[in-house]
Amino acid sequence: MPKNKKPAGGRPAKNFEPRYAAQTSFQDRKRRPGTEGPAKPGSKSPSHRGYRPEAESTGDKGRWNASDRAGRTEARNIRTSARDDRPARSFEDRPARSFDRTERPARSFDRTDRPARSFDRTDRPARSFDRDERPRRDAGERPARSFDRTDRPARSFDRTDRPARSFDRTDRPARSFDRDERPRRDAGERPARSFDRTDRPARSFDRTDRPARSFDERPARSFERRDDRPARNDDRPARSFDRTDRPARSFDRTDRPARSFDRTDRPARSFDRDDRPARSFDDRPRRDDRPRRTETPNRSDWNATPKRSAEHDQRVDVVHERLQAQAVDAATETGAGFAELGLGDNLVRALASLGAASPFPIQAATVKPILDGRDVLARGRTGSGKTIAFGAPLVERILRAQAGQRREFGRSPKALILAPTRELALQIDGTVQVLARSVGLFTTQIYGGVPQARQVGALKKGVDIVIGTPGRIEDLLNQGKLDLSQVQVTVLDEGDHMCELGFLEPVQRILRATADGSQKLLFSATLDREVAALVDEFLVEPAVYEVAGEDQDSGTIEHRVLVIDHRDKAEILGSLVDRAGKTLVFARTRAYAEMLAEQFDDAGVAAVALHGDLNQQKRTRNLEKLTSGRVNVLVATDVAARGIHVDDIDLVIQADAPDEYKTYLHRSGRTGRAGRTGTVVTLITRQRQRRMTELLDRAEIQAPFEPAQLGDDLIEEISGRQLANVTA
DNA sequence: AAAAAAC
Repeated sequence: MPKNKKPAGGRPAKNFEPRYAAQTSFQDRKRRPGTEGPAKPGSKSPSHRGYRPEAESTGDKGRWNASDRAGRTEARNIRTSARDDRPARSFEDRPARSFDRTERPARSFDRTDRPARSFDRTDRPARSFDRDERPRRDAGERPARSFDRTDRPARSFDRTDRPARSFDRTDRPARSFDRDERPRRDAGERPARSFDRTDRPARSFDRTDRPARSFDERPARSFERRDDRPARNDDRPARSFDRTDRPARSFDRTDRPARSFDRTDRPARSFDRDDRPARSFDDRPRRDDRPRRTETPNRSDWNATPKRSAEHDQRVDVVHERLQAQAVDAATETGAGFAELGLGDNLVRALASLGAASPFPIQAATVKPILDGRDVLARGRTGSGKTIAFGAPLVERILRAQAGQRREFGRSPKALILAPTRELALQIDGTVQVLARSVGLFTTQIYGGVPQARQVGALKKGVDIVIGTPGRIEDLLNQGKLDLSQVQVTVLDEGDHMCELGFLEPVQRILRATADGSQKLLFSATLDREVAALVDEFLVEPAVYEVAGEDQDSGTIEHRVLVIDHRDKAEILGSLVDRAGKTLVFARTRAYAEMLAEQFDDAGVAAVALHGDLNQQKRTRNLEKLTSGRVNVLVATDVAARGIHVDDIDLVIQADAPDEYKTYLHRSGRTGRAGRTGTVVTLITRQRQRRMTELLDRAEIQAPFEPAQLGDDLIEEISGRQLANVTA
């Protein structure tokens, strides 16, 4: 039903816009310079069920959709070979065009086809497969699907009924549907997996010989770990070296199992607390023995944020597991300009063109050690300028390393920047590319969701800096199309996130493909001991930085918590987003994000969604809509929680409270960037107050809890609507 | 438990 409404309602306006938004600025910057050439005849609409015209277009669709169907595979092969030919002409033009073709026609069809759009949403979870089946069920089954969304159980029944889907199952290991069906095949594996999570470190060992271990040795593993390691160390020169040098770390390892249990199991922490103080003291004295760290007292080492009581200090250590950091005094460091820090003239000019005339504190802190070739861990609060803090010295360093050398055709990349989401990778490239170009270096983006051809083409021509997400990078690595052996500097942006469950192992494999002993940099607003998994293996004597007095709570963000009745939630949200400024709404699930966007849209507040169920084109486009101000409301999952920078977001609404304090910090950090002000509102029910209090406590955020009901002035005040009305 | 990340 809602779908019927949408087509008639707010949708139209939305759909028209994409035409003009055809390409995103980020993508354009990179490879499209000469290629704006729009659709050619024979365009297709890959992402919309109704239209799947010519055979040509079918090929492209296959690209975007499932690579699983036999027919598709054929088409893809044809297309692939075609692509292989293209590079000879121009890498840039071809892929871009085919991409455009795919997109644009689709849009125009969209408009004609309102229902189509909403179907997309409905179909998303099962995307690739749905498309294949669309012709058949489109007409009849749509409504059913919309119910499915709301009603997951219904879906699972569908699947059971459809033989085709059971094949799908095989194809989509990651699909949410799998869960329903896992019991059958995973019965044996499942329990094992959950153990895996608990014993994360064990996984890395599994890698070497997964099949055997993952099934048999789970419980024992955590104990074996320590026994295993020495053996492994023998295999890895770098590692064993590290360990010998770092007593503190080997202690960490011993502690690790406990740590990972903590994550899974909070209560366990209270037990650890008894241990931890001891640990941290063990660690710190040792670390202080190192030259760099003797300079700073223990306490400020750990945490530059002022913590008064020793008891509080201890708690902070435990809860945050913060890394030992060298506090950088902003006052003393900011005296120097970028040039004084060692960056070349061109680079300094490029920085100025980006609006970075003089270094922010975190930048002042990290440029020198990075230029010196040190491994660096850096924590700077959200919006503090971390991208430039690693981007500028990275470019300078690569430049110096290549001084006097020709840039050969087909050269392998010398630097790698990894990000957890495609949008963030794009954004980082937006900054780093400007810096790189200013000194004649080239960057390329390597991320999923788009055809490989253009990326591979760029690599063939030769690039200096690769920026991307782990999945596609590893993919191209395995295909032999990406050579990381010459990589001298690797950056993990959102480094702590890159150490989490789904990321750690791919990231480790990628890092192992970089040059032995090459420089590694980890940046995040919430860098904690979780990164030990990577630090232990890949970093040598890392310098650890954070900026004194620059903790998250010292920022320019006002935090508020509204305690509401669950039944009022939708309306309160609708009221909050009905405002003048840019608003970012976070939802816990893709489906809810989608639903809220539709709700707002239907209510007359133009809104778009951003989540992993959208194709990359729409993701990029929807984010760009907020950036450009074409819409003021973006409803996103945590895909947008980290790193994404949009100017002027002055209100962040958490429709669902986050589960983790880190998530809270990152989400709220989408506002109040670079010294601007912003408000973060979190909606919770009464039952959630306690959990929320604990979370805010961990985040070290002060936020009043305010009961709110429909129509309260409070809501008007937060949305700023009164002000907006006056202005209007 | 969800989300993200390859095809």
